[in-house]
Amino acid sequence: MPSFQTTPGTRDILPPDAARWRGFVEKFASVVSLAGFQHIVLPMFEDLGVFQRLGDATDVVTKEMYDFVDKGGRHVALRPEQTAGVCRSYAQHRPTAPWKVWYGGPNFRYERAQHGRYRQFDQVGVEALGSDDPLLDVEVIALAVEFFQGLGLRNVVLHINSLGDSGDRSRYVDALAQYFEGHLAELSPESVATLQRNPLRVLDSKRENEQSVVSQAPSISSFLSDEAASHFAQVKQGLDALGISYVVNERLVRGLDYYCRTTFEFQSTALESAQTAVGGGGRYDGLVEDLGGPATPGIGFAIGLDRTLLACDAENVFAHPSTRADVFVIDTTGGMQALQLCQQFRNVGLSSERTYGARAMKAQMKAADKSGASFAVIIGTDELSQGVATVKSMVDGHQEEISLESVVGHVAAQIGKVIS
RNA sequence: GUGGGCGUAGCUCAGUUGGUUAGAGCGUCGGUUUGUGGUACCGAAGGUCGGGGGUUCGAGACCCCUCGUCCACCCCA
Repeated sequence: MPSFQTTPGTRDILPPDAARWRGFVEKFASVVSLAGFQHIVLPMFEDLGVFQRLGDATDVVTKEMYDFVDKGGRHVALRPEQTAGVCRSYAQHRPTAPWKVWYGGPNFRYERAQHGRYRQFDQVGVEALGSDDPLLDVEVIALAVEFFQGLGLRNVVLHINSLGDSGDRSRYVDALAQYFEGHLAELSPESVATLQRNPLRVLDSKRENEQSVVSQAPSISSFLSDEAASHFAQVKQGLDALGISYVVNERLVRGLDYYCRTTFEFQSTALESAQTAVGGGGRYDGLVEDLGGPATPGIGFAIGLDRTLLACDAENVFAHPSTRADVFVIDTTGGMQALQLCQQFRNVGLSSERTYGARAMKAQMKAADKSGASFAVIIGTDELSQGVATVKSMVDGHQEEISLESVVGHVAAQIGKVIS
């Protein structure tokens, strides 16, 4: 007898959590819509090559890709994130710039699951293509800040950095490699291996015993070109002008190779676990061109649903939405009355529930109580023979008989009073 | 991928140095006479003790393998 459960790193989002997820995405949509970002829906899998542009030195590409060959012999992969897909879409359809879009949905990375880290994980995010204005960077960052605040989060810290242009970046990587080569003895074997692949990533190490060698590494700031430095300065001025607080973190190197100039990350200080980054993003001025499109600057961010909701739990904000029913119909005459009355209540916009099967009056009352309904409408044999229904307030217990024809209107009026 | 912790009812967990028909709380369902909820009381259903092999007269407890899960590294959201 086979029994199944979800595959590692995946899980069911059950009620009432799923409703909270939906509320999360709706809130995000409303925040970014005010800034002119429009919804885009992308394929969940694409040609593997699209994602390889994320950088062949990144773990996301080298070991976490969910890739496979389809029946037509195409080598495709489940998307590990959505920025590459947006850029591919831009290159394919050539919309007029600036193109400002938002998205939500699942991404896939093959890695060991952990608190706040899953193989299938949801993100919401925005991308703005077609402008390298530093004030666009500011606006994009401000949207994320706005959203976190809107959820009620207070303990989210914004870290920003600039990785400069590609020339700055490669000169910095060389200097970094040279520095670490001179301190190999102080590095862990893992970091030595990382150094071979991507010297920037060594800065990410969380190992206690190499923190000092990492903290004394050269900083990116002294390698920035005049243009990149000026861009970064304007971003900071813009953030200051909006009153957005931030920490300049010169060790902030993000995991995807396409980033240049502005990069940022949001860290929750309310989370105890190792996964404290609730969102992050940056500028990727070369990505659209890499994907075969015209040279197009771009910037965006993604926010992780799971982690952000964990942060909400930790801060006790953004509670689950209410699932209270308006009316509960109790029918001890067989259920046909409940069937019809529930329908009538729903037709006037009231949520109505009932029990199924021939349950005792008491059992139905208990169910009514559990549903949180403000009113119970009771039809027993007495009511049925007189053509009335008993309307009972579940709040104060008061009840009265109302004719069957006017019971829906009566209850609707009563609930209207309660709401106003 | 590496290392460690943990897998007993739907959920949270007890199960003494291996020893009769595996327990509790919560939840679910039913009842406490005549048709009425939150409390209380009574009762019921529900478990191949993750799976497989082994040791033993006897294994939920011990050993091995395996799967799952959690945590850390790694990486990132």
